[in-house]
Amino acid sequence: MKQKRGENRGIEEIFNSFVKQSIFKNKMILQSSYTPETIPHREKQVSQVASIIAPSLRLEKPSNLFIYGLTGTGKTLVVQYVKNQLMKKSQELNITLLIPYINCKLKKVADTEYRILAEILNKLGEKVPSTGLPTDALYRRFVNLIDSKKQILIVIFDEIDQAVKRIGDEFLYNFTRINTELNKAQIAIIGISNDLKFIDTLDPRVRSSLGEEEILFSPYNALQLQEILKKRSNEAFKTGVVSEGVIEKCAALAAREHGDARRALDLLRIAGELVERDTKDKITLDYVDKAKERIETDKLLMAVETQPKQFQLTFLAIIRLLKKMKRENNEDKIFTGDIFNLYSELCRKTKTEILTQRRVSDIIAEFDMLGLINATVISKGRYGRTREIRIDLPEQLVEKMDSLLLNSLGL
DNA sequence: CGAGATTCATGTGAAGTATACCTTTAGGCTTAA
DNA sequence: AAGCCTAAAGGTATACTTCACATGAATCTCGTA
Repeated sequence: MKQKRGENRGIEEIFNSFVKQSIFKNKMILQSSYTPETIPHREKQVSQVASIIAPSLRLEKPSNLFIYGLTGTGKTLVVQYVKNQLMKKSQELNITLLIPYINCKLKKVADTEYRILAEILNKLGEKVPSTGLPTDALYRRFVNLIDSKKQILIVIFDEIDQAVKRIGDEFLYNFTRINTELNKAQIAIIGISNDLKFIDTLDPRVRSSLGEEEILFSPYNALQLQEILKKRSNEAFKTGVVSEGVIEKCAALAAREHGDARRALDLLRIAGELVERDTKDKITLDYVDKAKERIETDKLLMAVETQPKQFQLTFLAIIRLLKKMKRENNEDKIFTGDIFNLYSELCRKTKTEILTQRRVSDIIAEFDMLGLINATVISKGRYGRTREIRIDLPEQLVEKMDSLLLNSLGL
């Protein structure tokens, strides 16, 4: 009874602290999805993008646009911003303009041509089944939908390199070709890529049509990041919350990571959240450090947590085996065969069906793509050929992943 | 001793299978006239 | 008779399996110096 009351009071306290003394004025502003009214240090790019897609306001097909630059350099932000402005203008002028935004990073949304197309159709308000239709039937539906009247469609593919890496550039080619089947409507494509070399890997046909216009976003430097952060933090936090040097530190940390503004904003926001949780009222420098750690950990934990069961089992097998190798042979690399054995054992324990080694091999390759592990195909000469796998993550994090997996797999 | 053959463990591609889900179609039932 | 529902038929995407062949350097073999 006593215990219970104590707990209640604790909860009460937590709630109160959140209600009473939030250090945030408007947390939204620090979210990376937030589009501010002005985008500092990107004025040039904004006007470039705007002038490229402006012809759509005269119902002319704008050039296809390819935008590239490292993460957090404002590519998505600029495009979204221009998109919003354009939509506003088009409403004024009473022009139908459709600008679906597709994020190719999300695996469930866009790892096949079919899903990408389905996603676009969904964005346009057309209901499509998640499976069961031939892909070209979707194309037909798409064409019918679009071509019903004179209008311009600008499809934005964010992180387009991810999609192409998975399924090849065929679909882009198909997409650029749709225009020839359209009578009234026209389609333009905006591709956004984090990978600077991406365009070189494309099929020449696709490259020339996608890259009618190209814009490069170069990284922010620390000073620019500071300005961005200052501006947003003024609106996001109550006055006096952010201590001296915090912004500078966030900016510096992010600048080190190739000037990633998103990273900088996340740092500031998470730092704020951590402060709030501790019921303090000032963001100090050490909270920035905590935030940094937190972000890195969370991202990877989330990646592991959202994997399907078989993937998790495979990953657990990898972790376990690496730990064992470290203990027993002081090695930090393992091979596919051993992983598969341990994986099979884990499957038996959890009464899960065992996938073939062929499949597990593919799963391992996917983990490599995700950056959770480091896998290289090597030949061990007389002793065959295999993937050499290691993990380059802090031990503490691996430990956390381990317990997370144990939990979710019910072991 | 060195060039070429051998070998191993698994990478990798192609084709096939199971499952889940979709559309179409036709028959049967209900309903309203 | 028209409208609606349901089940069967026919079809697809996706995740996975099966089969078969490809790889590539350590190791072996064997002819030659």
